[in-house]
Amino acid sequence: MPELPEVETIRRGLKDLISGKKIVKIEILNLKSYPNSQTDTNNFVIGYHIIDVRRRAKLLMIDLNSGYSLLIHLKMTGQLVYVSKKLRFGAGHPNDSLVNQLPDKSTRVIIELSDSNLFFNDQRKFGWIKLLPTDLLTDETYFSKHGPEPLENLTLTAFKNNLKKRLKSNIKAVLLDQSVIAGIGNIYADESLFLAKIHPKTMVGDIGSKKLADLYKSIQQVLQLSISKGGSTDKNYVNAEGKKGSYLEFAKVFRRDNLPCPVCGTTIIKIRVASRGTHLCPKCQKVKILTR
DNA sequence: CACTTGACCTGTCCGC
DNA sequence: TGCGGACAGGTCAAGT
Repeated sequence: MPELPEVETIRRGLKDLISGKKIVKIEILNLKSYPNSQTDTNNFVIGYHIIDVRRRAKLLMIDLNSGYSLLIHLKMTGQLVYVSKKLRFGAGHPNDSLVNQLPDKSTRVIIELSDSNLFFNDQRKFGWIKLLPTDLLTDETYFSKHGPEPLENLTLTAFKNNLKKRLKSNIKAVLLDQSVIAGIGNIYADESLFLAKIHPKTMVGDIGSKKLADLYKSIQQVLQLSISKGGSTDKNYVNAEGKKGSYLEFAKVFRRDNLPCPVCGTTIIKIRVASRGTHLCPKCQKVKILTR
């Protein structure tokens, strides 16, 4: 899926594109993608205006002036693509990309606005759009099981304290755990661990205080760089305008197995950690040998 | 309790 | 060209 930088990129684009607009219709092409009643949709969505687009962790919130919000999780392959009703381009035109071909076979929900459509595409059907009261979407309620935002309210002390709860787990599994820190997924876990020179299988309890500080910094650096590049496109990710992100061109290890490490030239390997494909440089990221 | 595995889906790629 | 199996950016529930 889209991880934090991809969801944040979509949020920024969408906020500009759809704020103030009215939802005129919701077309549901796959029931599981939109698990809400027709009554609630009629009462709290249709005819209402979009007043904000927010993000928490990997979730997007489209707030309406009805007191309700559309809460969206893109999971692995979800996309939210804005297409104006007026602007369509002919074949061969530079903008004759994805946006011209929608809806397609992966389109699950169409949110129709007065002058445009928002296509919720999701090849694997894991993603969803839930209709919930806006005041339920707070850290005290809906997000109580999510950890802090790594780029906002996460101090180094809090970071260390959160990791202390998982001393016996390997660090990669812990970075992927949304209740520890919100928003990191497989790409940025691998990239952060490479930058901090920590082997993904290292037990949290074996990582020293200085290394933890390195990791804290690396996470923020990697996420910020990716946001500035518009996120990572592996296969499916596109931003609100249907365009791909370029971060993967800057990735140091992710999807670079069998290529040389940009720091030492050693061949990058791919292994399995926390049952996820995991990329690392075996020289830069040594496993700590435990002496007993 | 802490941690790992399987399930949810579709599509693609690789080996035979 | 076809078929089987592994794998894909996430997260739950169920299992050990």
